[in-house]
Amino acid sequence: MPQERAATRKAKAAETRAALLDAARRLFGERGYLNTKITDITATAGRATGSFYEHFTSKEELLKALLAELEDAVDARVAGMEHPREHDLTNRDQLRDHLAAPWAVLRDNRPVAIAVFQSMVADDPGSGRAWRDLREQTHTIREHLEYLAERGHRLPGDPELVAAAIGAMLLTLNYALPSTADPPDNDQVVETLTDLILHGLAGPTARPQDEG
Amino acid sequence: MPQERAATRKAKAAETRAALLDAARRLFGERGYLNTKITDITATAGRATGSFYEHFTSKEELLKALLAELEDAVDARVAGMEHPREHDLTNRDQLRDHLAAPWAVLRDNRPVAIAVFQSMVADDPGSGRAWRDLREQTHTIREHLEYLAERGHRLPGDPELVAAAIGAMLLTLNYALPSTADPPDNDQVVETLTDLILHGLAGPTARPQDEG
DNA sequence: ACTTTCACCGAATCAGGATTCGGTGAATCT
DNA sequence: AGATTCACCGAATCCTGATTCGGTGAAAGT
Repeated sequence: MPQERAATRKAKAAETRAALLDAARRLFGERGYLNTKITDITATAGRATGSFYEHFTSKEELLKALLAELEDAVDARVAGMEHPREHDLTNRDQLRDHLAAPWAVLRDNRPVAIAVFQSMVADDPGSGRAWRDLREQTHTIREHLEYLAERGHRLPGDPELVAAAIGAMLLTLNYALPSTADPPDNDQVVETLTDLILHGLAGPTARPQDEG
Repeated sequence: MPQERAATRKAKAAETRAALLDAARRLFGERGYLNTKITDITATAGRATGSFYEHFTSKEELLKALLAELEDAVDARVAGMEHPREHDLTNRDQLRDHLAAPWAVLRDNRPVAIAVFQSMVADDPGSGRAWRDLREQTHTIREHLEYLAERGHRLPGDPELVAAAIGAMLLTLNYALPSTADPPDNDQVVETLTDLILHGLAGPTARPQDEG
């Protein structure tokens, strides 16, 4: 009778698959995608090398499986806050919410984010397809900025450039911040970034600088 | 008599070495460090594979040679603008100068910057020795920020975090911007970054946001 | 109970690229 | 001129990891 409690056969397989995914997540987060060998994953999961290919056709497919999780996370987080027309990034609370969402996704799925980042960087700089993805990631930001510009708000520069700069900052910062040693509090980081992006170094009360 | 015009033997060797460096610079800039094989370099330079090792002991050493150039460039550019005590990053002109220098170095030496960036990213995320370098790169920024904080200026957050964010932005932006297709004007970029970093999205005249 | 299936095993195999090696000939030295 | 050096050549080697393969035994099917 298949499925009394969960067919032992399938159950064990699923367990193994999960163990492999867990191991991959852990190792990707610690050493990155590039520095993680298949044998590291299987060893950490407590399986033999060959078992890996019982569950994934390649290392890349494993990455895709993790990536799917990430996309779900993004969808869940970002769903419903899509319409630029209804938001104002110069409003601190709204800006913070818009930063908090992607930042949380990046942090919660750090291993995948790292893996993706590494494969992006490993590709051709600039015009690789990978960077098209970044532009898509920053697409929402850019739409917001363009909307602001349309409304007459004076941006620091070309919306695409500004969006790219902000996106690059988030992405790389996530990578550069240690996961193990004193990982700074996420809320703290979001608050800092909010203020930095909103008002810059000068701070909210600043006015144009003049002599003396 | 060695050295009538430049011993032909040495001259040719130097020429080959230069050709290899040129090729490497070019290819690193186009495809990145990781995607450039030794054979690509030698082929581009019009030499045989083995010749490479007549001039460099390894691919990594070649990178170091290029890196040395980069460091010289940094020294040349940044020399003399070292003393945080005498500068004020909330002054737009000073901030712009401080951004312009490293940005110019990154752009002028894009291939090396890219190679370095790639090897940084290829290493362990977060706590790799490579990121210590980034922190050193952003060291000056951080000193400035700390000085500002000492003087009572209210920064958006922890100086190290802010410096890391800014450094990450510069580094990745350089990587993400295409070198070939419509490379945006450097001055333009610097102006934009200056305004973005100084005043953020809100712009110079902004005041704390309140309801509609 | 008997057969079939399939997750698992771990030792080979493969592939991509860096590095090495054994010439070769022109420049340099005597 | 004759001996020696050394940049250059390109095929062969080595290394590192991903991927494949031929068992093996317990679960699932009959």
